[in-house]
Amino acid sequence: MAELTLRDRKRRRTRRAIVEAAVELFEERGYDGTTIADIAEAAEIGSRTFFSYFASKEEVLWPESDGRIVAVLEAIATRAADDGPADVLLRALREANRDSDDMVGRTAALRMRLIRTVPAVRGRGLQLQLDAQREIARHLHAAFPEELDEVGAAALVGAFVGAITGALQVLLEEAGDDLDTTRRRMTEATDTALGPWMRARES
Amino acid sequence: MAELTLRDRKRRRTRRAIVEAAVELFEERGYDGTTIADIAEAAEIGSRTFFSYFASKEEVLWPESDGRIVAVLEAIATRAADDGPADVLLRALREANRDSDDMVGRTAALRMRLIRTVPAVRGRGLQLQLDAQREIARHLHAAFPEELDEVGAAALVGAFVGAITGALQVLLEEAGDDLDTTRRRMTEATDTALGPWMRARES
DNA sequence: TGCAAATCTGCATTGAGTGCAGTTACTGTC
DNA sequence: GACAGTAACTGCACTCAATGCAGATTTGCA
Repeated sequence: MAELTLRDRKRRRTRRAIVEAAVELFEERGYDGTTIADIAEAAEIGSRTFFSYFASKEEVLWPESDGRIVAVLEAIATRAADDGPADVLLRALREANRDSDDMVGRTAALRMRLIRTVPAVRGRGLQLQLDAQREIARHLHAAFPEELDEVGAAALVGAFVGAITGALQVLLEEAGDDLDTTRRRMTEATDTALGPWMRARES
Repeated sequence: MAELTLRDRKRRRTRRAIVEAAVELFEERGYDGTTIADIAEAAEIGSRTFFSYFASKEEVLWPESDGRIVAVLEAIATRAADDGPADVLLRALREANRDSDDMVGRTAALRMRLIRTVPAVRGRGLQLQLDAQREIARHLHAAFPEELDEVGAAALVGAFVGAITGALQVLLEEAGDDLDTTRRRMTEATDTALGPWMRARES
């Protein structure tokens, strides 16, 4: 059992208070219309203290550092014996996408909207994506040492993620209301785009 | 002929002076070690004037807005009759890559390095990339209306660019400072990344 | 209880970016 | 060539994110 110390519990509570205050204010006044001082005041801490919890204003939108990447790494680790790299990746990303909370919840929806509209937030989001890609590529290479060198693995992962991101970009532009429809169209589009990788597998 | 007015010529000269001063200083003291005031002083303008030429500090690293994208769009427009979407993209990206100035010249090399090391610069770069992708996807969809819907086109372009970017990320990690080496590696990376599509084409 | 470490906080500072207002330089016209 | 209109330049004051520092407070643990 964890048996958290008082210090840690307090810190955790403060952290959540900051995130909640920030989300609240961002929705109410917009990202740029909200200052660190506003957030600090709402969370009942000193302005300076904010920066001992989050390194920057954007950071508060990604309160849990890791997220979906662990699911993908797990899928790579527990792959079936006759799976090729593309198969593993495909299933992993599909699953991570299906049951991830990334589309659900207020913070997630807000984050999505801000990524589209605020440059600083988008920059941070893309950087996190790239980091995740590199990590996945590393594990994929480790899982298939003969079939994929490091560069090949990175290219493969990049192609998959790029296809999804590209599709998402257009889909989100159309303000897709229905989640299921969006998901289906995404699958359709990525299947077409990634056809060569899949066909290579079948042969 | 253009027959530029004096005003325009002067403005152009100042613009170039700013870029040159900035590049010089970035190389000498690093990006974060250089302030707008430093750049302005070196370019012999007032600090405030900098912002009437570039909207932000990053912007100075992309002095010509468009760049390589036109080449890609042209390749799409002048495609052969029996080319499929992937063929067109493949040729377009490789050509754009081969004879683009993006790897040559001091500014380009500096930009590459700063994209890797400075978050703000990377953010801006990625945003430009996404914008370019969307534009290319639009044209690709227009060129192949039945084979690709908008989402499919975006996914395909995303997959191509993602593959290249992913491969490049690993290759550039090894801190290749030499321009020729970098260029060779870039070709290498794109070949690896786009291999599956080429193989699919051959069959 | 009392000491050490972690945490919180205010204060001062730097630097990007913006709005405004006054001045200067250029353009086209009579 | 003088003139009026407009574009560009500049300094000033301001806001806000982010960082360093130092002193106060709280917590962990012997």
